[in-house]
Amino acid sequence: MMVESATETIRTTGSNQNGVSSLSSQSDGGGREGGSNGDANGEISPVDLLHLQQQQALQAARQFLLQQATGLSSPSSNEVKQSPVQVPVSMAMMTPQMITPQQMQQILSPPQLQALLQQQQALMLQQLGSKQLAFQQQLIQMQQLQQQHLLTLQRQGLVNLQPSQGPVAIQSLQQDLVSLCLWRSAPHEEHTGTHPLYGHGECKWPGCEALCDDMGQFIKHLNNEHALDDRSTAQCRVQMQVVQQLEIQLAKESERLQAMMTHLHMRPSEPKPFNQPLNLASSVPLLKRDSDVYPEGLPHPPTSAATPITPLRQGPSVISSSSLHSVGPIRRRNSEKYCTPIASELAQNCEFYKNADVRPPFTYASLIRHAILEAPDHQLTLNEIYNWFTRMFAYFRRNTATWKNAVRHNLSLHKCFVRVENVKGAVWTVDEVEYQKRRPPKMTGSPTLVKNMISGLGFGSLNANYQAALAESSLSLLNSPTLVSNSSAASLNMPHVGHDDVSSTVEQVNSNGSCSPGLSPQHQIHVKEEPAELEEDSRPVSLMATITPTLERDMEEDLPTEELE
DNA sequence: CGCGAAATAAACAGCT
DNA sequence: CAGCTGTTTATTTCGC
Repeated sequence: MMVESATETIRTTGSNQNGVSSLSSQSDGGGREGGSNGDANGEISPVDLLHLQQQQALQAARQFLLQQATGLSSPSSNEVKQSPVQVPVSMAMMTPQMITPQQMQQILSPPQLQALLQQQQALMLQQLGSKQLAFQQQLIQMQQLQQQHLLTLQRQGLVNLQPSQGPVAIQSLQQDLVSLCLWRSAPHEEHTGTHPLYGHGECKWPGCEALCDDMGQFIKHLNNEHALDDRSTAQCRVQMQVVQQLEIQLAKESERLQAMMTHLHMRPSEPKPFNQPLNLASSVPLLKRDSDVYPEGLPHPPTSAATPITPLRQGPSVISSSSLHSVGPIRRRNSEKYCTPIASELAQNCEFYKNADVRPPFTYASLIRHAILEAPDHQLTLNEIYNWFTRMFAYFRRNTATWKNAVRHNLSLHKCFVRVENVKGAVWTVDEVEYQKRRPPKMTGSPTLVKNMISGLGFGSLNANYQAALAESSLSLLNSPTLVSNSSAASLNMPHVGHDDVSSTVEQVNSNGSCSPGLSPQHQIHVKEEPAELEEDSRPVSLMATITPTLERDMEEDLPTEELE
């Protein structure tokens, strides 16, 4: 009941479920998950920021109007000529309608909103610093905006230049327009019978929606209702801000994509992401020119459960081939092998998996374990595990019956998952020792690899391999603001890669000590019999003890770092 | 080809 | 009674 409702919420409200503002709505079961929410930490939500910014924009616009009224009302052609178009003013006119914060949330994916949040914070700081300067620019931009609007209308032969607007340097405006058209793909609007602010019989001016039967009526309406006044300029200003933010976002994501692709090209063994069925096509024109993707390149609203979404200019930075063609019902996992550490892979591709409907190349067991260890007190209810899956992976936002069954199956089947009952119900914890026993890192277990490591690779790569295996086998708190409450829990949960010499003692302590203090008394710890479990005392796992003290020290030092990921 | 691990499906019991 | 939770069994798929 709760599960389904929570899942439904996630599915229907899509993007804003994923980690930014409305996470709280899905944190149930005693609010265990609430601790990792941004809101709880006093962070400002993107929505708040947008509100703030809009207010700021309105204020700035009013100031501008005030100044304009005292002598700047007719912009001189010089000003227009000298001012390079640095800000995409045209978008204020081209964008079909005002983007409200709510809409913004729908348009932007959670990770993008997060990025936006950061950018806005940075921007606002900048603005505070150089408000005067910025204001002057805004003033100029506003004038350009007005003039351009007029020009547009004039070209359509629909209005005449109003004398009150003063002389307009058509030529320079045209130049500006050209440059704007380079920046954005919008020149066609001029010649078509449509107007970017007019569609479906209504005015698309932000917050207007006035019905207009035809273009003529719309133009009349535009001139009457959206003339140069306080309100219109304020709205323009806000729109500019919105576009600016999107621009910054776009640039940043572009840059990231570029870096990612560059990085991937350097790995000849790995396939190029865009050769794969995965839809990264939208990122290709991005590299060429922004103008071609905008506004089509805008992130789409969250998809329904039925439609896999495309990664939003993001892709796994270390995406493996398995990740790529594991779209769909293919049920293979291979990250469990060797050197694909779930922690680092997840950390690096977290945003990707959140948005792309790609099957994560991890086993259910490793995912469950990761989810549990990510929790502040290293325990989760079943429902919370479900929520983690849906939150972290777009893939798990559909076929819920299937994977939830698999999760339950795994929880029951594997000895490493320990069900602990407390007063509030049952939670699941991870017995790290059992986990390591169940699936010993192939690196330490494989004679071939061990031999290669020792003989060939040198210490650096050995250490790298070892870290990779460690990352896989160690817990990491991905995106978790709350770190492990006690370092002892970490060390307890972190046996030295399946060292059997310590496992017994650790296990003993672990079963009692892995839960954070202050929890309600636990009972009914059911001990499972792992199928075909081997007590491999003779397994060459004591490699660690035999290599070098340095390595061991490295490992121990690395563990907490891994934790912080 | 056999084996093991994992995924998937499904039956079932207990509980709320 | 429905739905969730947890357990268990069977089957399939895949990599080695």
